[in-house]
Amino acid sequence: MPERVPVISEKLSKTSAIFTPMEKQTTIKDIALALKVSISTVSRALRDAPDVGEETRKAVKALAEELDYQPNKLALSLLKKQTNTIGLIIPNLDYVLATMVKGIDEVALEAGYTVMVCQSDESFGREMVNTKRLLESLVDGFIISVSSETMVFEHIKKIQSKKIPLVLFDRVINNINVPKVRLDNIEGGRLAAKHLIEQGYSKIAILGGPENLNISNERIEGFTQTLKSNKIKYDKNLLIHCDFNQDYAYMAAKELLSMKTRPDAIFAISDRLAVGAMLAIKEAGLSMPKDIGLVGFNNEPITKLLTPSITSVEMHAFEMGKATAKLFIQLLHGEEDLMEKDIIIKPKLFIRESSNRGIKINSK
Amino acid sequence: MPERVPVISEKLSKTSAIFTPMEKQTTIKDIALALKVSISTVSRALRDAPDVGEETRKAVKALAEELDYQPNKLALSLLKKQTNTIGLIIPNLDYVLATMVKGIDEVALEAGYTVMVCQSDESFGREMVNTKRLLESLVDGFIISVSSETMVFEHIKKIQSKKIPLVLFDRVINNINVPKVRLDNIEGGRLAAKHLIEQGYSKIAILGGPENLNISNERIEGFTQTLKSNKIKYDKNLLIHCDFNQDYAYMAAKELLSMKTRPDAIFAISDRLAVGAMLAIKEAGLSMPKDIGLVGFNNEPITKLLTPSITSVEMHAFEMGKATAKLFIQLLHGEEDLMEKDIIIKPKLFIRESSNRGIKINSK
DNA sequence: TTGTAAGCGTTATCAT
DNA sequence: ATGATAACGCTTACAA
Repeated sequence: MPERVPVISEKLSKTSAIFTPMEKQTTIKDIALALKVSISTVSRALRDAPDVGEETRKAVKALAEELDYQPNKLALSLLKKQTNTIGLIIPNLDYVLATMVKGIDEVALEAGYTVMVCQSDESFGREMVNTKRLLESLVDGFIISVSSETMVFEHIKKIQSKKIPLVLFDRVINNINVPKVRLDNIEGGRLAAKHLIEQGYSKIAILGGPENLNISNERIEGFTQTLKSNKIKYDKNLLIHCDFNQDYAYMAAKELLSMKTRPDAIFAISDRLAVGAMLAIKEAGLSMPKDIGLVGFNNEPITKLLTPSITSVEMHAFEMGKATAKLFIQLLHGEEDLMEKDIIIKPKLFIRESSNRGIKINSK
Repeated sequence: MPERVPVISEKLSKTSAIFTPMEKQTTIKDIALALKVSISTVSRALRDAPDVGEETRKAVKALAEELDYQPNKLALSLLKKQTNTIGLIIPNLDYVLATMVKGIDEVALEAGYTVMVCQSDESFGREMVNTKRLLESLVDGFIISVSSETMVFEHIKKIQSKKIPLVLFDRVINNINVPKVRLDNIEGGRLAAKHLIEQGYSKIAILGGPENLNISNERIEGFTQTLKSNKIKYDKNLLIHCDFNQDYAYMAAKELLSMKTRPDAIFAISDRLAVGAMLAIKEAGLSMPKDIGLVGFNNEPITKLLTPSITSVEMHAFEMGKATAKLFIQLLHGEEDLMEKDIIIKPKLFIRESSNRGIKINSK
């Protein structure tokens, strides 16, 4: 009885059914024996090899059908050194990543691959462990989005040194010779900044993610670049890094709002952070978009539903997942050299109530 | 270049790295050869068998370390007829299921199992295909939550007939001799009804899920039971079944609200449906909880954030996932007979603005 | 203490 | 057209 589950009631009674590891399946040998032919003949018949007698083939297939024969993939994998399995390592299963996984899954399945999803839970340690396990499981390749803690890449290098196909996506590692699929995060930051500037905001704070996370830093970079090119002063004190956690964002925003001259807008590099900020804004009695503007990132469904609705940058998660899996499959087929392939998906801004003052000031 | 991806730019250049299936790994044979001992000796040394010479053991281990030897799991699995892999089939990766997967993953990993997650996407066909593939992959067992389309259970029976461990969770199948973990959905329905009655609502509509989905029907059953025992008339016209889709729920709610005598409350059997209903309610210019009450199910984070916040029934998804995986592991270890085990988790009502009139009428 | 050999389920290479 | 045999990487009696 699991302890932490609130209230659990159980019904129990008796029957008999203890499991032995993998009940004996029908094998090609069984068929051979029954039909008094050799194992290799059965193998050939089953695979429709050209050099099998017509009758033999029929007999074999009939019996195989009858005995519900299924080829043992393990044996095949051992022989072929190929498991038709993809190791997928992701930091969590939040909306965005779940959507990406959906895309990856769809393409992979179609191509005949099964995906083993492992969550690193934003922990570098678990990412290492997952890599190790999947490596041992002899997956045919890896698709990885690194955790926010990941700063050293021995596990990635290990995969590479073993010449195992690898694609990084979303949270990629720069300066490393691996095919990647990612968002143009800098552009995403730019879009957000441009919009806020056009709406007349000028003292803009940023809620960033963990300090060493490149997707966060790129969004911030694009954002501040645009501030500069529009001659808007960027105050470093208005940048707060926090974990991807609504509560942290709430506290960070609270801090921002309590400054002597508070910011008149907040750019959060994820919607989850934006939601935290929104709670703080409401609590402070400020109204959006009048007193303060708010822009998030990811365009999660919730942004449309909140009051006010939140302006956000769409990252096309599902398509990104599909593109990633497609690239991976290409890589596996190895027709061309894709090691430096770098697929960059363009973000799109969805303007909503939280920042839309209905005006338009020029911007670059 | 994936077509549907909005805008994609690519950089490409040349290096050399075509993949051959699984680069040759170090095997015990290599070690044996190098050390001029037999394969079995190496095997023994590596596994710390008692009957190996101390020096031999050291030498073997040293070389294994040096060559970065890793035992081939495929070979082991073939031999042991056990893959240490769990096949997990779920209808989707929405918030609730993603949370459950997290719980399952955590427990499974700890127990040394890797999870293969397959999404049926609410399609019976895909559920069958997934089952077939996982069966072929020789997973050690299955954890399944059936799709909303699933009405015939041949695939389940096939798993059972092969004596492969199986646990059903959340969306289980009744009247089938399989260990299960599920919510007390009837109680969930009761809690919702009781609350609405206490708040003075009396003409209550229900937004149900797909018609043959038991979790939906149980919630409805608990709900209507409670209406009856409180002498509140239950009008069958006020029950609408719809797919788990916000838009359908929106339209269904719109229909309900346009009736000659409209309902004064809506019970939605999922939060997603509740959100759809909320949009329709707002559009109709009605205010919650005064004009109309609304209760959802799942207690997703969004229910707290919306305006008004939505009353919802918590189902302890994470704990449910953990309980499921624990039961599965127990089943695998097979110490007791668990075939009729039925773990039932108790739901909890979280009362929020959408239905809280701050009054309390007696109810049973 | 160490080696030999069979076996897990399959395919592929030779013969026949 | 079919059969024998080796091989994939490993464990495990059984011999030595």
